[in-house]
Amino acid sequence: MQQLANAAAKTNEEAALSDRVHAAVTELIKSQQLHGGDIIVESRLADILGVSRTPLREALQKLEGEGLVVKNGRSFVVRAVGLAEYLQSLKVREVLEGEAAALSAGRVPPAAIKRVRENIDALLAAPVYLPEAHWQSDDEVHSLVCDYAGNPVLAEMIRHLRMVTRLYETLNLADRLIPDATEHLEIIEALESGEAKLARQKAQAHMRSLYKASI
Amino acid sequence: MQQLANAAAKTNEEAALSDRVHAAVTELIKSQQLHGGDIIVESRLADILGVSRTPLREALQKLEGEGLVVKNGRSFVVRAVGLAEYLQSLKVREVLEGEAAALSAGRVPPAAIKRVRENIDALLAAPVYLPEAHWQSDDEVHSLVCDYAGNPVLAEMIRHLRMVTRLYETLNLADRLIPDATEHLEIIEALESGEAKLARQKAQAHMRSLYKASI
DNA sequence: CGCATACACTTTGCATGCGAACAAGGGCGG
DNA sequence: CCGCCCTTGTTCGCATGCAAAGTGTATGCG
Repeated sequence: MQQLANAAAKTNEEAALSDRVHAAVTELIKSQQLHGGDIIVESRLADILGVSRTPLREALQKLEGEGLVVKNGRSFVVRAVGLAEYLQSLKVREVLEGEAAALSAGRVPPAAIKRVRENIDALLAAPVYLPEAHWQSDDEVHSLVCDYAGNPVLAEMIRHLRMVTRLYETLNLADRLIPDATEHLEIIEALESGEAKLARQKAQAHMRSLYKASI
Repeated sequence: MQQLANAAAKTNEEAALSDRVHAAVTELIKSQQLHGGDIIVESRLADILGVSRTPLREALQKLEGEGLVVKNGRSFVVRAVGLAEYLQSLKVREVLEGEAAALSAGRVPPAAIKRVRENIDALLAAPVYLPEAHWQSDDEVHSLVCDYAGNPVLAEMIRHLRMVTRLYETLNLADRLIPDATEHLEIIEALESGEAKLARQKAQAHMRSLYKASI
C-alpha cells in the first residue's frame, strides 16, 4: 500500500486539496494500483492519501460523474470495464476517430508530426519494453488526430472513450507494440498528406485492428 | 425562488439525500430555473433545498464530473453552452446518431414505433404548444434510435450530447415543432423499413436541419 | 447440533464548526 | 479630489463528530 502514498505525493502542487485528491485517485486508477471492481473504503483511502474523508468523498463524487467509479449499494467501487463494453467503445471510436482524422487531415503542423514520429521511432528502438512509453506515444498520436479537427466537443468525446478503453485491463499491451506503431505511422502519414478520405480509412483500420486483436 | 423548493420537493423518494439533491439540481438546470452562467451560492441553494451544504456539495461535484456545472475560481457556475459548442455538438451527433440509426434499422419493435408515432401525431394535433411535450417526443424518437442499436456505449454518448445541446438556451423551440415532427416521422419510417443506409441518411439530415436553423 | 437473536464493530451519510480566501466599503493620507 | 489600505462581512474548504445502516460473530435456545 505504500506505493499509493507515493502516487499521491506526486500530485503535491499548490491547489485545492479536493482537486489534488481527485487527480491522485484518477492516477491510481489509470495506473491500475486500484483495479476495476475494487471497493473503495473511504477512511482507509483517505488515510493513505493523508486527507480527511470530506475531500476524498468529493473527489469520488466527481469521479462518479466522470464514470471512473460507480456506487454499488452504499460504497464506491472502481469501474470495471468488461470485454463487451470495451468492444462497443472501440466501435464508437472507429466512427469518431475516423471523422476526426478526416477533419484533421492537412491541418496538423509539421513540427508536431515530426515530434510524434520521432517518439514512435524511439519506442521501436528502445532496448526494453516500457508500457508507460507505449501509452504516451499512443496518447500523442490520438491527440494529434483529435486536437486539430477543429471540434473540441469531438475531441472531448474521444478522450473520454480512450479513457474507458484504457480501463479494460485484460489487454496485453506488449503484443500491440509493433501493430500500434505501424498503424500509427500510417495514420500520421495520411494526416500529413492532407487526404481526408485516406486519413479516415487509416484511423478506422487502426480501430478495427484493435478490435480483432481483442476478440 | 419558491419554485426551486417545489422542484426539490418533486424528488422526495426514499433515497440518499445526496442523490436526491443531485436529481433536484439536474432538474433545476434542465428546466432552466438555473440558467447557464448562474453562479451557485452553496449555502443559499442548500437552504432552498432544505439540506446542509455537505450533500449539496457532493451533488455539485458529481454534476461537475458530468459537465453540467463547472468551477469558476472558487465557486460553481452552471455551465453555459454557446453557439459554437452547440454547433460542434450537432456535428458529432450527426455522425453518432447516423451510425445509431443505421444500426437500429429493422430492429425496433413495431409496438414502440407505433407508440412514438401516435405521440407525434398528438403533438401536432394539440391545440396549444407545450414545450414539455415537444421535449418528450424528441426524447422518445432519439431514444428509439439509440436504444436498439445494440451498443450501450454509443447510446450513452448520444444521451450526453443531447443533454449538452439542450443546455443551449437561445434556441426557439416552437419554430422547430413542424420540422422536428416531419423529420422524426421520416426517421421512424426508415427505421421501420429496415434500410440502414436510409435510416442513417434521415438521421443525419435531421441534424443538419437543426444545424442550419441555428446559424 | 442447528438456527435464531443480540451484540459489537465497521463503514457510510450528514451536519456543524472553524479557519482562510475573497469582495466590498469606508476611512485616512496624499 | 483621488487613491490606497484597512476593516468587515460573506463564502468556501476542510476536519471532525455523531447517528444510522450494514455485517459478522458469538451465544443461547430449541
